[in-house]
Amino acid sequence: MHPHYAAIYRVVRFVPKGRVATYGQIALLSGLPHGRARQVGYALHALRPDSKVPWQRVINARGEISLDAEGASRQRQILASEGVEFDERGRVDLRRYQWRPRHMRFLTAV
DNA sequence: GCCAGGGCGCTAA
DNA sequence: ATTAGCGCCCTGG
Repeated sequence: MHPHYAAIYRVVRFVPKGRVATYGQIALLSGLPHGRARQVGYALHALRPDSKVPWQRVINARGEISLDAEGASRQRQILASEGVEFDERGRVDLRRYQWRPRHMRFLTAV
């Protein structure tokens, strides 16, 4: 596996239930050069179905789910079951639900 | 709020 | 080997 992917997964695992993170945020926290947000999407897409990485907690910077209709409804259902609310336009209020880590524990957790 | 353009790495043609 | 889109984001208008 590409080392960047491992770094991405390590960070995503720390996003708690009931909160979300953005692709750009994960890229930044993962230490990718220049915050390559797009690569986070590829890393999550490459996850095995039985993975323990909470991929569903990563959404785009506008608070929207960035998947086709089928995948979006799956992701939304899981998030809703974790307590994340969506507005009538299908968006999450990031001011309310975005993960804001106080301590960067994932930096040492290998 | 919208749209366009640039940057980036991956993947399927 | 080349091209064309993308689970994106930033800046600028």
